[in-house]
Amino acid sequence: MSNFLQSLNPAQRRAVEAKSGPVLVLAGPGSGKTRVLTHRIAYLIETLGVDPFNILAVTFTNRAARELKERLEVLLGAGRAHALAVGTFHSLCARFLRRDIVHLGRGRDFIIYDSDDQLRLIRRVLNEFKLDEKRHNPRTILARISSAKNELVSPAEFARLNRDPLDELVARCYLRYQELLREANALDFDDLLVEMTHLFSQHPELLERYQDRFTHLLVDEYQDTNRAQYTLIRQLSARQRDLFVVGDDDQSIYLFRGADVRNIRQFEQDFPEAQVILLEQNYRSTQSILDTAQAVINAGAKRPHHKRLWTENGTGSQVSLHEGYDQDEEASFVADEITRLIGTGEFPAHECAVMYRTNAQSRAIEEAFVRRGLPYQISGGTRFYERKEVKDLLAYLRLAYNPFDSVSLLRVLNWPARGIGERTEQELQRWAGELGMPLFQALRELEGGTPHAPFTARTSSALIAFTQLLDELSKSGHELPLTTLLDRITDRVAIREALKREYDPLEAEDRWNNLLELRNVATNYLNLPLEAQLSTFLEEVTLVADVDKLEQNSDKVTCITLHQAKGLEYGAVFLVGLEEGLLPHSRSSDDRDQLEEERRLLYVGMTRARRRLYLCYAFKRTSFGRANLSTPSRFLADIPRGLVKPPVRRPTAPAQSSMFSSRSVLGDRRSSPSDGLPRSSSRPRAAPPPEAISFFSGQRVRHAVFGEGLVISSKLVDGDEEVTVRFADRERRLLATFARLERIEG
DNA sequence: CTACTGATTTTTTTT
DNA sequence: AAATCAGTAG
Repeated sequence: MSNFLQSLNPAQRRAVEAKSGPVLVLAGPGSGKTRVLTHRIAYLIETLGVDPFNILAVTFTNRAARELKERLEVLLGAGRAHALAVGTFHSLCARFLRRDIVHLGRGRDFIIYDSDDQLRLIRRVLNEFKLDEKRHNPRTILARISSAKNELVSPAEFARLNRDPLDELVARCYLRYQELLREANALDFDDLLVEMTHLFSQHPELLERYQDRFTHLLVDEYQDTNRAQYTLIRQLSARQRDLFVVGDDDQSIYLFRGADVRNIRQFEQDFPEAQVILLEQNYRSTQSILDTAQAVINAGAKRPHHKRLWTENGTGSQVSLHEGYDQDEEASFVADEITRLIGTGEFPAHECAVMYRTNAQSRAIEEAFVRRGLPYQISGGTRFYERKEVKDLLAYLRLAYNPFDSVSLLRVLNWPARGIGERTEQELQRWAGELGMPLFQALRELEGGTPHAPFTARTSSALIAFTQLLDELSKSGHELPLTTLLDRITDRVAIREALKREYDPLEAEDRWNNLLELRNVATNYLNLPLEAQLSTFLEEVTLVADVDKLEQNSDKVTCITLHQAKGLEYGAVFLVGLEEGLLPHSRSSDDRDQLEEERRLLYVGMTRARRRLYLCYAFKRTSFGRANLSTPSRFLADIPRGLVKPPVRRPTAPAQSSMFSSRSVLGDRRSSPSDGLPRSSSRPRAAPPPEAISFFSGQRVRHAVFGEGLVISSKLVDGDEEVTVRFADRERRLLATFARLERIEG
């Protein structure tokens, strides 16, 4: 038996050496799940003699894929696992489709649309249908379409299943949206999965080929798979059934993206012969951290697989709770404390992380770090590849690859300005729609001198010049090295000059530097064969996530959203903004399942910490330029008193002494069940000061005219309380003194 | 067609 | 507080 198994504990070892067949590893946080996964692969190769070429491993991020490969190299020796297929569902599907999508009657040179492209396309659809964006939020429609796709519901099925007026509209948009995607030879994120399942179901012989090749299938973060991914797993493992999945239903935090916890909870029903292995020993955190995290997760809804985590790491320091006066003071505390931790040598900067619910929260943190000269790295926010100038240049690049990409075409039709205004743009779209042609093809008609084009001579010549530019680019697209192509575009389109024209010198320089950075990234692709450079570059640019780019040992503090933090670990973790409305987020507080997910999100955050955990909230928070008083997160109330070091009272914050009086760390403020919605009666803010809010998110209220509604948020505006309430039709903002809202109990 | 200005809106979370 | 939008003047 190979010696690399020596280091595993019995449960891990049982998982790694499990006999071929469906295996479900339920792994608590820090239980060595990644280790089990890598060792399992190593075991397959080394001990069972499986050819790496026959193994498919699906990870949740590209970063995890990279790390998996690196660990395998360490275990097996460099190059041994080279033929292994590792990646996210999306990148693997992109790779497979690049080769086999022709079986679906589509070209290999498809473009992948990101969320920004998707939004532009759906706007075009709404525009085509003469629908007002104000009345029909494009994002909402897109979200409906996306979840339909994640459940593998086609436009036709969607129309059949959903008959109410709103859904009828969505159905129409969905159908047209798909038509336009196809016309542009583009796939959106969801399509990568959907088309792959189509490929398999429509071409059994092809599926067989994949089944023959991938005799061993491993899936990480199984709790976050959606219907489409589940279907792919079922399809691929249908014959061999050597399926090895690893996950933790307590860490399921991607419901909003279509993740379906049932996939993990029903694994044993799906595969009756499945072996289930629980990993409950935690190697990451101290007992204090583990107890605190478990107090939060166990206060939630019952789960079928209840794990009891334990550790031999010792008690460690108590978890700290900190109340800041506002977000700036909260950030200052974090920055000071991290400075102290680095100063005492307890942790280097890269062992410290700040985690928050929304990207917007990073700003205050960032400012505090900048003021102190603390080095940091932020993942998320405005991403590099989403910056306007970067996307503009990428649009040209995409057009060089595939000129039918209409979203990119419209994006640069008049950038830099070339005298093609909005009017012309509309007319071009209308005309192309009438001809039933992609925009580029319509432009070619025009270039060819069709007599029926609806443009004046002047507009025509501007359009024809643009068409010639595209022709030129798409010709060079397939025959030039990537950087040469980029330079050619930049010169030909005079991008630098355009930037100088549009922005003041400093900003123009900034944006130009971003483009140089993009060119710099492109140089990494020059060693690929010429025909693969452009496609690989475009694909990776769209599929690479921010979290993939975090540096590991950079000696910088990491600032990251709770979602992205999944799978990572740090010596010291600061969770900030643990307040009602933020965690749980106000958009999640009216739905039981979503509320549970918020709880798990906190659990995920807490269990990232190895030795020190800080839970922070602010007394007052400014959002949208307005200050509101905040309430500590209801989840904090689930932590028994004694587990956590109570906050040091801040002189600036008004006394709320009643809050820390009994069983929970926040005192016994609530009588409602811990996983239920807070009830108005259970929030005795004993003697509300004249300036205090009396409505809280989650409350049900009645209004004389609008009827029943749900409080989304409440804040003080010029001494009056402004309550945002979601009524049956829409959200409304009401002034409490004026609207006379009536609270409804239960 | 572009460029300016005041008004309005924006924040979940992500491959 | 910042970004985007709508309307208008040039």
